[in-house]
Amino acid sequence: MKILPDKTVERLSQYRRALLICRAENKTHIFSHELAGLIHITPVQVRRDIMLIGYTGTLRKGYDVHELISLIGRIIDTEEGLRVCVVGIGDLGRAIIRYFKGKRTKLVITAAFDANPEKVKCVYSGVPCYPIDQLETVIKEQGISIAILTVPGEVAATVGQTLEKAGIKGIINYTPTPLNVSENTYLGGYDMITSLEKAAYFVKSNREM
Amino acid sequence: MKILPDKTVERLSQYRRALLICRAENKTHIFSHELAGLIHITPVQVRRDIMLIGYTGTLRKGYDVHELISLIGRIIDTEEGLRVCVVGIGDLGRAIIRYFKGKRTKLVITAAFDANPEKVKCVYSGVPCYPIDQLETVIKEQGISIAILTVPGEVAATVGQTLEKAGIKGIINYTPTPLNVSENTYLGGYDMITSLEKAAYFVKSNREM
DNA sequence: TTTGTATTGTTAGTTTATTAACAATAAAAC
DNA sequence: GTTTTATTGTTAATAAACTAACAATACAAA
Repeated sequence: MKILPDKTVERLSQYRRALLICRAENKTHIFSHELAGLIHITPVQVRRDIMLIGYTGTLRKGYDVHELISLIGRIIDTEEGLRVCVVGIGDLGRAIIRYFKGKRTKLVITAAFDANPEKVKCVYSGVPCYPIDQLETVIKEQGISIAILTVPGEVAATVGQTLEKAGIKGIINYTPTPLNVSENTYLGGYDMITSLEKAAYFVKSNREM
Repeated sequence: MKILPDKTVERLSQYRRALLICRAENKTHIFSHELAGLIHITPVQVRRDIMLIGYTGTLRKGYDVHELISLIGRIIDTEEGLRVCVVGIGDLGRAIIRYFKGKRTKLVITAAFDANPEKVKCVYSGVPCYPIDQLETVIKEQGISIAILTVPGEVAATVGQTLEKAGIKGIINYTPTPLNVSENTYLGGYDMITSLEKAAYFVKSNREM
């Protein structure tokens, strides 16, 4: 299949979550406008996304919940699953590990890293923490392909480089430091300060009108 | 000034952060390609954004760092500042509070809320925690206009409604539950599960090529 | 059976965001 | 003093994302 648009992939993830809830409620079929309502977008967008993944529902009956869940799984997940690590065990790193605990079976956090020797001894929500200088070894040994970066901004750039050297294929950067990675490494991320300032700007602008 | 594009606002926040570092290093002027390099975008985009905010640099000398910082401030910040609260004191809520501690003077987290009576007694990084049923009172009393939502997904929708009723003007939703708010309330947010699944999809796609 | 209705799938249009192109010009080089 | 160069500001072109429009059709109602 051709590569899907960025935003469509995001929504597929959301569709699946909503569909899993539907399935738990023994709902077997769902209309585009129902699914749209669950995540507050338009029915057209749902239909268009579903068209892009090549699925087709039945007229006047909607989409088969089971089939759609399993198709999205085949698109997003890999057969054997992917391993993920968290680099930097501050409040945020811990929050993420706990949050994911048992949530997604095809994406498992199998290792954490920190520079602080105190933390290295610990196991966080079942995830063992290794010293950061073993990054490369552990990543290669365990075949980890995605890293979640929650280290302090000052060291983010260097750690990012190490991660690439270790063969990581995707980095999610939660530090305020912009990273640059090579062509074939996926780079995602989120900056909480920027997002708050953005909110402030639009709140301010709304107020002035 | 006309309302700025979404993405431009985001970048302005990033420009300012980069510029503050430049100022700390006693750099007085900066070229578009230098600023672009710092956050890994193109010089054209920098120039275009700066054009949109109506600033103009000097040819062959670049932009005045001080002036640009202060202009971005006048655009994003409000004179008197805005107050922010964090709703839900789990690992993530604590992480956010600590993270912002003293970072931005014009945006201050002044209150936290939680349902757990144990947490209500506490002060987190200088921010007092109130019981969640005092949401409306405290928000109005303190004139809080932005809320950061880190409660469990199951209660997100109800808390969101209460926030609007309390007069909140912007919500940043860190729960996986989609929120719907009225027209004139700003809604931002981020979903860590979706972003990880998205990373997985692109890592997978890259590998297949 | 025929007509009407609800819903999908898809194409065309619109908006938003990014990138390319280039005129204008101040400073530097000669 | 003239030419070259580096850099800005802006317009035009392209790409990505979203929205509207509507043909096709299965089912329900008459």
